[in-house]
Amino acid sequence: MSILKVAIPSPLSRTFDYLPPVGQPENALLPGSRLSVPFGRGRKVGILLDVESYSDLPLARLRRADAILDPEPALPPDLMLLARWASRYYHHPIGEVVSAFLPTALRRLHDTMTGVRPTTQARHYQITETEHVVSSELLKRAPLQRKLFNALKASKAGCSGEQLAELGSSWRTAVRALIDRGLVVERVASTVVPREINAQRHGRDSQPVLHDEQHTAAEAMKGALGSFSVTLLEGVTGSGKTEVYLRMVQACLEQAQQVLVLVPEIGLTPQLIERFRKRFTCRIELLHSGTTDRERLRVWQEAKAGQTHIVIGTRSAVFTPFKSLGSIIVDEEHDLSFKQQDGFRYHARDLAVIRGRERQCPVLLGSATPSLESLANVATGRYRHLSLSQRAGGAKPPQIGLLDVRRRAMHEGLSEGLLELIAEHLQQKGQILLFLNRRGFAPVLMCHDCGWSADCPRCDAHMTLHLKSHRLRCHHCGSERAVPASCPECALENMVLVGQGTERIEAAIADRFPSARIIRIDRDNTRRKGQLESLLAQATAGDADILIGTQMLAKGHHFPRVTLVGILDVDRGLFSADFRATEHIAQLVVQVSGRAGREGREGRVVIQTHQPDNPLLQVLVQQGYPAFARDALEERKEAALAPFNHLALLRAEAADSKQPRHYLQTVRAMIQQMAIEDVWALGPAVAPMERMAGRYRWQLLIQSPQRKHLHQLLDKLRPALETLPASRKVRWSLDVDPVTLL
DNA sequence: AGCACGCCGACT
DNA sequence: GTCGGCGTGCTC
Repeated sequence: MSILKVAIPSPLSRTFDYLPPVGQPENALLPGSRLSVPFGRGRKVGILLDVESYSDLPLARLRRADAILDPEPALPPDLMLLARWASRYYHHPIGEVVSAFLPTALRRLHDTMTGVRPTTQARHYQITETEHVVSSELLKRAPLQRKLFNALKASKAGCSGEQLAELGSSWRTAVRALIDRGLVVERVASTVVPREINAQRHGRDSQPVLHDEQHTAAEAMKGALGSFSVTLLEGVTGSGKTEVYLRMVQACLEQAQQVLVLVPEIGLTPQLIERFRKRFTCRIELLHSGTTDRERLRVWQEAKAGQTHIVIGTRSAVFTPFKSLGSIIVDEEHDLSFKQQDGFRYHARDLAVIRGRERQCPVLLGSATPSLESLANVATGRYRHLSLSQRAGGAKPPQIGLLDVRRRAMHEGLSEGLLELIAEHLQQKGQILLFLNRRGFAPVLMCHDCGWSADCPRCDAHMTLHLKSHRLRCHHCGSERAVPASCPECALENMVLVGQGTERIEAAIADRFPSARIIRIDRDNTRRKGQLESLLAQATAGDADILIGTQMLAKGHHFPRVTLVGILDVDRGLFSADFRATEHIAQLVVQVSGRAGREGREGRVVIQTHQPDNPLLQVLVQQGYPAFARDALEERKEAALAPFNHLALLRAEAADSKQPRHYLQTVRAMIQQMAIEDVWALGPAVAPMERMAGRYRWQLLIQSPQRKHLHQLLDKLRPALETLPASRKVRWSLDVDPVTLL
């Protein structure tokens, strides 16, 4: 007797048992296959985990799966292993994990994609073997469904959409109804034709001569092919990390193996993609937030069939199936966007490492400012370390300095000293980049008479004034409202604007330097597709003297003419409650600094601060990132923080202000009762912004110096939370290795 | 999570 | 007299 263990997308950690579909040969039941299964009153797509011979339930209670949906398993064995690992490690329900592994098009029972051209994605319909005996009585009141059903029953191999279309123009609706009843399954006809990896791989681009360090690194990575290893490539901005990637990729392609490249945000690294496209003529596919479901499915299928050789993608691209994966590159490995911040909270960099181990292929982590986690792994010998310390082409590193702004006159957040430097560099025809991590015009609108301020009705936050739209907007929940003409409290018309945003800096700079050409780049003016690209093109082409932007501007772009970089609000990061804040500030400072002084010109970086004596800032500025990281790691060790302590964060939120705290106190008591050695629960603590989007938020930090012990606890805690009645009253989530405690 | 069933308040 | 609130239970 075969019992199918099936993962169903639902927040339940358990799996569900089914009887095999009728008429399936035993050997067709392969783990990783998608199944259509009855679930509750509906039907769902499940993934077959295992076939076993027992069930905890009486056989009479088991239902029968409708059909296997694909000719071969959607998730190959290596991804099934990765899914199981991730489910255990992140303590997240296996059903939701495998669902995250599938492209959205394959999570649905019938494809609702509109305008699918039959030439590329022909659909095929077949009766489910279970239901051959269905009486036509059942379909008495649906003549078209009956007609289609009988036609499908008559043909053993099923029918194509075109064939069904001849039976009635509204066949799509009818067939969808049949699918929902579990009488019919839809398959995407396999269009994949195996093709050898293209031998022609040299593009138009000539290969530059490598400097010594690059040569050493490239040779090391070529030698690493064929077995598992993790290498951290620490290279200062402009030192030519990409060229090392390209050499490894080439060697990998020469062995007829595929390559996965993970990047933080594809829109932000067009230059990396351009380098790949110029160098290789083989198939390169991109996966990012803008990729349509249909496109995603195509890339997924082609990578799985070995037709695509290089996949460059954001976070979720780590789940792409490959026929013969030969190496994985994670660019800007320290970037926070690799961590999923809701639902299944995985870290793509860490999953890439696990995947490399399973596939026995090398994983290359690249960054100018490696995460402290990766540096700690280097220190323990788990990761290999390669460094590129010189800038390619002999460009000089920028000169970085702190500008003490205490007791200095400030003009809209710009110190006189910085303004003078700007004037100087403008005169010398240099390009200037000003960096401020806050968009909008001013973050606070306040009444000068009574002190009333424009606050978000749903969050504990001020609303930011946006001049262009002339609206107040909350950056946390997105609420908007009109700007009041007079104070809602005292009715006087004496409103003042407090604080700076990119819009306001832009206005102030335009006022001070009327002839300068200014480009502002932030989320507000790059929302539409292509806007960012066109602004960046203008900036690189030199159609601008001053660039003003948020951290969007810090990543991966090359502005050859920039000679001065001003960092305006570093202080805000120094006061953050998050222990990782200084690490992030340092990474940002180094990255922004990397924009200055490439191509032979010496650059200057100026950091405005009220805390010129801050020891970490001092070390960063005087000795650079590696020294900063060494000190920061030492501090973390002494304070018993990550990566020396392993963390999990239990968050809870509810519309009722008291619930989350009470709930977490209950959980804390449960944890103490479980009495696992070396595991501590800290809190519950109120979230730094208690109320967000109308919900009150609290959190409980669980930590242990031993990863194993933390997992022992979570293994017990997760099922307990799922059955705890109080869990229903709050929205809770468990975050293993949280990347921010905010 | 969805989605049922089930028992108490304001309305056609 | 009903429509509908969300409390509790279940999904193989």
